[in-house]
Amino acid sequence: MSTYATAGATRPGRPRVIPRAASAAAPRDEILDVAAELFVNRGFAATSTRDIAEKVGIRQASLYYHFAGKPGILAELLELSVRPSLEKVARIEQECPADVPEAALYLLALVDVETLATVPHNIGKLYRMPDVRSSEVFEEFQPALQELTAAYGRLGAGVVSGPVAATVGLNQLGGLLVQAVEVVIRIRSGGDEVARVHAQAIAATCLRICAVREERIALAAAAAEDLIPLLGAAIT
Amino acid sequence: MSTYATAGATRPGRPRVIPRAASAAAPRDEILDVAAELFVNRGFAATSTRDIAEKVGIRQASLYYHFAGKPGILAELLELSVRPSLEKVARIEQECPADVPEAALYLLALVDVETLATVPHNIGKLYRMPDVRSSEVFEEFQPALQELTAAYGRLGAGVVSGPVAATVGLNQLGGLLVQAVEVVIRIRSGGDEVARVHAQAIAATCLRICAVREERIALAAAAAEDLIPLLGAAIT
DNA sequence: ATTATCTATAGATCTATAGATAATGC
DNA sequence: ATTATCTATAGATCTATAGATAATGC
Repeated sequence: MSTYATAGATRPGRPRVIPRAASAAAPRDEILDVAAELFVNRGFAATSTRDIAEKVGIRQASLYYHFAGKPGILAELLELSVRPSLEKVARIEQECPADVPEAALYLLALVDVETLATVPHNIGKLYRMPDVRSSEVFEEFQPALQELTAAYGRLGAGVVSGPVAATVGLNQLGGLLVQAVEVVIRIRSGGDEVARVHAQAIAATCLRICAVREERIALAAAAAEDLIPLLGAAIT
Repeated sequence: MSTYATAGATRPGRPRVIPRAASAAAPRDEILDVAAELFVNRGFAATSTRDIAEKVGIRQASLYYHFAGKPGILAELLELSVRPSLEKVARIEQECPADVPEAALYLLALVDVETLATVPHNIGKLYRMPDVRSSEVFEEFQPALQELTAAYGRLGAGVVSGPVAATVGLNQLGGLLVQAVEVVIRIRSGGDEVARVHAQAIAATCLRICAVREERIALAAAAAEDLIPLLGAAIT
């Protein structure tokens, strides 16, 4: 039994000047969480490395042991907001039954809503912030975003019907679908919990954007539900 | 006939190191325009006074002759985005025919859409930027915003019908209506011109939010059209 | 005389590195 | 020995002021 009740779990490394809480996560994750909150609520450029360190309870210089400065932290946060969805794309395409191709798009939307809904501090908002968009980090993040957009475009193209196919290009379709899914960000901004029905409504919206008929949407929804366990992700 | 073809209109004051274009607006307005563009596209905190000065074609220090630094410029831009609407509120309330109170809200929405649609570089976006929202300047700007919200709430309360009146409070109603009008900002972001029909659709939306019936909306629209000339503002 | 700029610069951040230090782990 | 922190600080901005200067206007 330690004399110091609030001392953190004992770990290697010089102790902090302000001791860690016993409950604290790994230092890297503490930093990511605090940075996410500050970037989203005060802005990326408006947040200094000192602001982040102070809120974590470490010295400004100590950040650099874990990250390559503010850009490094931003890069990781952006990654966090797409990696879980991207990682599941391949399996979704593999496992989707050939007779209900609509299920793949429906499921991708479901998974992606889940990602954006559970990511800390609604960091999807970062995409819309001009200081983030004009950063070098965001440029390096483009390929990941484009990979996700391309997946939406591909799955969308597989189910899109006549009138829409004629009007919108494949790349443009991906953009529309990504956009549709990003309403989650607004729902979270409004302070609402993102519920199951939201996710389902958004996924159905994606199919409607592709002019899929309502009976097919119902089929896709049912098929997608069956596939969820295969992804090993608990969907809310 | 001057030797220097591109020399600006001849004015008092030491000439700029980079001469002004003959067509240039007043220095104050040049600065506001450039700052608006940079604040919206790169972010407020991410834009330095040097960035602004450079783009205007003057020295960084020269900004301070016209403005109290970045905060001063931001304050002026925010003002610009509400003052024209605010100035017209009183006259709208005066001139609105007593038998069609719906026309007042319709007209306010029309006027406010016009303001946000014509303001330079879509500066309505500033409202959503976290670095702006958490600035002192934005705090000082709250009263103006609240005055506008209150006007919406007042005019809305004058026409709202049973079911809605029971559910939403007066202040909340103002917020809903302001929010509805701010879709203009998104329309402009999407690259679309804000057309007459947009303004009319938004104004009608405001009445629908108050549960005004469709026949009354048509009446209000007609009455509002008649009042436009009294405001001395050319509405697009 | 007034106006609108300029140059120069002090002082306040802010970022990022070097090197020391205090833990644990073997 | 390794890990995670610390202290100290150099160098790069960035803001904002003081004072000089080059126009116009009377």
